[in-house]
Amino acid sequence: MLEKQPDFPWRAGGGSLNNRAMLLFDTLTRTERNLRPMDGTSLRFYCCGPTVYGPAHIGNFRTFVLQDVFRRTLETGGIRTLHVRNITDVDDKTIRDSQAAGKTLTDFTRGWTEKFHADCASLGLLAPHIEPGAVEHIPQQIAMIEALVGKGNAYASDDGSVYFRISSFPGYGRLSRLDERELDLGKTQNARSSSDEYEKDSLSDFVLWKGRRPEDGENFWPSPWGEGRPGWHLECSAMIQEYLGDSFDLHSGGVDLVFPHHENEIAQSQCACGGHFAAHWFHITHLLVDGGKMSKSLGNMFTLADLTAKGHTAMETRYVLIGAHYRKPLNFTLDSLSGAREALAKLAKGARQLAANADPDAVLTSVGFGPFQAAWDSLNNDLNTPGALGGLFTGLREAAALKGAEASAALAGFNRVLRALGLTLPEEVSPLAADVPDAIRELAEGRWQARLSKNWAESDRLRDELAAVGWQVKDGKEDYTLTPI
RNA sequence: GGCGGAGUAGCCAAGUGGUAAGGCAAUGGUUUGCAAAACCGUCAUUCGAGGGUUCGAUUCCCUCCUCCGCCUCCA
Repeated sequence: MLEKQPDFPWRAGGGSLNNRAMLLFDTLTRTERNLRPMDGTSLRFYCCGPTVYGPAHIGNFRTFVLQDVFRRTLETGGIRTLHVRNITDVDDKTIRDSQAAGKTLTDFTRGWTEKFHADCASLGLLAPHIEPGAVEHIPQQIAMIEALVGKGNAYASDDGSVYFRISSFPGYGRLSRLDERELDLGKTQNARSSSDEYEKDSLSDFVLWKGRRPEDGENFWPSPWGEGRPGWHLECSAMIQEYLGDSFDLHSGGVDLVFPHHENEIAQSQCACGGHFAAHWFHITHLLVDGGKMSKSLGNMFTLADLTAKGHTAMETRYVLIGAHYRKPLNFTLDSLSGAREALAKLAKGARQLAANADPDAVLTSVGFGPFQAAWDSLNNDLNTPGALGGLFTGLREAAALKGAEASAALAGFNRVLRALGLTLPEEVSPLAADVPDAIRELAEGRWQARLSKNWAESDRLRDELAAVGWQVKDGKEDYTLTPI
């Protein structure tokens, strides 16, 4: 929490959009704290990215979407960001599944990375400024392990693996409150579970470098401890060191990463690099599906492609994902997805009405949020996205009476909040647009003519026929529109 | 078992020590040849259950019930 507010020269002239800093809950201190760039220039943050061994599911995307809203809110408020999100392209699962697919690890992970990027684009996620991959940063990882070994925080075992010695780092467990969790870390010298395939001094010590094993196939790299591959926790620490240094503003991920992943990152990075590592921890809670855990066996593990196949757009999915506060479980249902379509249409309509009342010349010069101030405040108050959505609807109701410059200012505020939420609204369906098939157009035109001549039977028949092939007709006074169902 | 989180109308979901945002669905009316769409309305005396503190609690405290996450390289 910096006392002095840095001067942000890139802010819109004439006033600050953001008259108070963004307040965000911090997992480590369990308090809401103001966010200010520690270097006074840009807010630098790291997000744990996907492991690219299959399509990401909507639970993964809840995290990425919320991180995107976080970044957009900062930027809308005039704060520059530096967003780093990694790609985990080497681990047990990527190796196992690439072999099953008969592909090289590189080819395999590249395919899933491309799929991930496509999904991100559909969901309106801003690309991170830097997106490092684990494999291309193995030298940095080896260097960090060497530093840890040199300082006595890590040790090599007989099989060529290297482990972090938890007992060497007194701060271990602060993030996840290990001391309150009855875990006897570091004193199980002989207790070694059968699944513990590598040799380590303490059951709780975690691996930094994994010695080469036959099932790794071609996937190994040389190191001072022999051939092998990096451990998962270390990948992130090394890439953070490379791009953000010893100390940076914020680290984010899903709640499941608090322990052990983020706990281990802290231990590795603070021991190897000094510095305080992340100043703020931002964790997003899991989503539930139909009130329970998402799982393949229950058939409720949805990917974006699954939802698209059911006729839902990515933007509708995004709307649902930001429909609950990030620290509460979100109960995802297909019904709520259908509701999102109506809600987005309602926002789009409100925006069109506001634009119709606005003075176009005033839009460019207006600053602030007008009737949408409450929505903006919600976003800056611990990223309350559902509160912001509610504020959009109530703001629209207030703004309906505005004309000219006032409507313009309101529209600008609306658009700022919308941009922060990362929502794009559906275009009004053009009645006889080019993408309406000729056959459909003929049916609709035939119905309209029948209707004009009061041939209700024929008109209704054609209406049913259109509905059967997926088109809904909406009649106006002098014309009609078509909407794909 | 330990730690953390959640239970708010049919569904999704904000919020507050002072009497419950918003969206979807539903429903009444206007309109319509009938629908749809559109427009104007209605829709939680109540916030898992029971105690306690308080002038007053859904909001604070205690107990209980239910659900979820982590404690195994899952966002």
